[in-house]
Amino acid sequence: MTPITIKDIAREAGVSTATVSYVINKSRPVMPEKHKRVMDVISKTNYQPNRVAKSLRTKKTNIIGVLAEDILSFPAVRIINGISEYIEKTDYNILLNDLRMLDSLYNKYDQVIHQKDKINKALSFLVYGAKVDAIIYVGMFDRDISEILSNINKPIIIAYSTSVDEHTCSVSYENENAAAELTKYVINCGHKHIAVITGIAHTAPAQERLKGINRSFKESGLVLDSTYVRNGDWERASGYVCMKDLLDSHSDALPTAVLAMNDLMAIGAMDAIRDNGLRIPEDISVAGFDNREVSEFVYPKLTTVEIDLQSIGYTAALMATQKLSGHGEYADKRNIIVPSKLQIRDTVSLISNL
Amino acid sequence: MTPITIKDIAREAGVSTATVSYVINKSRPVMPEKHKRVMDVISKTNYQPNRVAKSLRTKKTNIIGVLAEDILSFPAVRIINGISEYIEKTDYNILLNDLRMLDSLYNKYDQVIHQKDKINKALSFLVYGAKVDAIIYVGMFDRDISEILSNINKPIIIAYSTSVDEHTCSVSYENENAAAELTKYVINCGHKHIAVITGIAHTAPAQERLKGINRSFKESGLVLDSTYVRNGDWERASGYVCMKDLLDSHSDALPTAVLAMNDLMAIGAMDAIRDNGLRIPEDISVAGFDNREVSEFVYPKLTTVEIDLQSIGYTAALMATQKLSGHGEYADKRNIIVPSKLQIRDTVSLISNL
DNA sequence: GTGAAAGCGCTAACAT
DNA sequence: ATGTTAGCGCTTTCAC
Repeated sequence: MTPITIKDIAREAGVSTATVSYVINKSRPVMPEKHKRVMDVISKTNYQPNRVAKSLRTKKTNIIGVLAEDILSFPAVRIINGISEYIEKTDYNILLNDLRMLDSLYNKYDQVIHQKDKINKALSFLVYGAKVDAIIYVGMFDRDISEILSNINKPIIIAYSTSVDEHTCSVSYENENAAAELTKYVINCGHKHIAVITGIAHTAPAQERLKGINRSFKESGLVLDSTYVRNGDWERASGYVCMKDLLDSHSDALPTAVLAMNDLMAIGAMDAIRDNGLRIPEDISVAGFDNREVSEFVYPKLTTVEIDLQSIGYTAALMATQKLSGHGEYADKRNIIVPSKLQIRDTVSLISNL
Repeated sequence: MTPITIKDIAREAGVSTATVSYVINKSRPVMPEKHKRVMDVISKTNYQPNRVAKSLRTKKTNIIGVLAEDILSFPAVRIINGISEYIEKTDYNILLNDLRMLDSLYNKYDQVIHQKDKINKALSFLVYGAKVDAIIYVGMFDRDISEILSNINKPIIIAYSTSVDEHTCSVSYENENAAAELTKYVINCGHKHIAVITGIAHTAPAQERLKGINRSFKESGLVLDSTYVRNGDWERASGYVCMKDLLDSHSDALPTAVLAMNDLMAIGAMDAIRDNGLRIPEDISVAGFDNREVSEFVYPKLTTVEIDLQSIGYTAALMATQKLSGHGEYADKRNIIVPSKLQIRDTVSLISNL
């Protein structure tokens, strides 16, 4: 009943505990014969070394702390799944701390200070109490959180958010190029009168996506008419309101396509278009960004940009372990950008260029 | 730089390490004056006791192992969020092991044996290697997994799945009553010709939901006409196929409503109805089960049954800690059923009873 | 009420 | 190549 320890193995195999440790960790050569005896006893008894004791001794827990702003936020699960995908190949484990800040952080960029204490308390516990070897911080917005995380002397990788701070690293995704590619696709489908529904204008992803859109407009010799731009707030309802306003104010010259800066607003826009008796994509085409799960369930299926969340998680975990071991391609890197890619579905129509 | 330990606190406060331990754990009375000195030093230094050392000594890690079949499966995140909701009020932590079996287990109830090794290896590591105090197993299907989990001497709570095995407990949700309630609602809306698209017929949730449907039919003096029943496989595509077949074979006497046993099949059915030029809910009403996130994004919004996943997780965590401490209302319980509830939206029409 | 010290299971320095 | 043993940071018995 009482768990079997290294002493039991040593006794059974007729060697010292040191030798057992050497064979388990391959930390020193051991005579083949003794090696076999030890291995036999281990497999016969299903012995599992006590990680707690090992950690205390080595000052290394082999645990990666995953600190998520909210596991329910759209990027979190797939990022964590990506982390797992890499971690399961290693000897590491994941200690999950879900801050559950979805409600309190909901579009409230200004109240971060209030959350700062909670975040750092969790961070501090993970590092100094639970003694995790490294931290992966999973953000729910694509934003800079330099001033939120206090300095610690262990690798900390920020996934989905970014930081200009020297002591943290980040794995983020591509905004500008992806937005440019999507825009180019819509233009290549023959659209010339394109409206844009932005996210909260001062946020980084809104600005970068806008840059991408502008770039493709320019490259195609088009100009983005500001009367066709509306500022949303990333939520579905704002997509509806913006689209409705666009429809009302341009009833004489409707855009043939609308670029929403995320899927939620795109879906809100689709609701508004449908409520106005117009068809998607025959009358108005729509495109989104994020490739949320729902984008495949709306009708018609939404053309959008896929953010490779799985890969963000995988890379963050890889980076964490490489920083721990000191070698590997990411061991000295600071900020990684994972490419996003176009996801073409049914909401953008091909129109003839006359 | 080197972490501060209990010895440092003892020295600074001019007491023994034992005394420091007594005040931290309130395990023995300590003179107010010494108590204060110790507390002052602790807060001044931000001392965090080393959990690893504590665990080694007490043989209790204060870690709950969460073993998820796949974190990407529909119930998992919200269950884990529920676990977190309770755990954050306690002194416990979550060690997350994502088995990532979505692909390999995808509708393959027969291949569980193949997964059994993988599952038990993870289980064994968590218990004997990582020394977690208890396990919460998060299933991706509502099914009995008695023969999968090997016996261990620590509390193991199965969330979303069930087990008849003596040494495990489970927290599951209500199928039959919820299906009955939904059916009653549809009948009360005036529907008499109701079709049913079932899940895989031999699975427990399909059978229980069918029982509930039958019960409400009976109570309303209706009979479920077997020519209006089609067997799906829980997936969206099968909902489409079943609905199409229903439409084709009953073009003379279309049902006015269709009960799909989950949201995915309901959405597939909606696709088929729309493709047939019929309107939802004016021509045919549709209802689902699960209240997946997408059910609010399809058009019209889907009327369905909400499974309280958050509560399943919360209860599982509560149960785990109570079994550990030995008291509380769940300490001796074995199988908990969390109530499900009707989520009325826009896909079921009210029709006049003439 | 408090302290000295043993010991949890492991690793690694040191000795041989 | 292998064994002896100190010690990681904590709790807890035992003694006072």
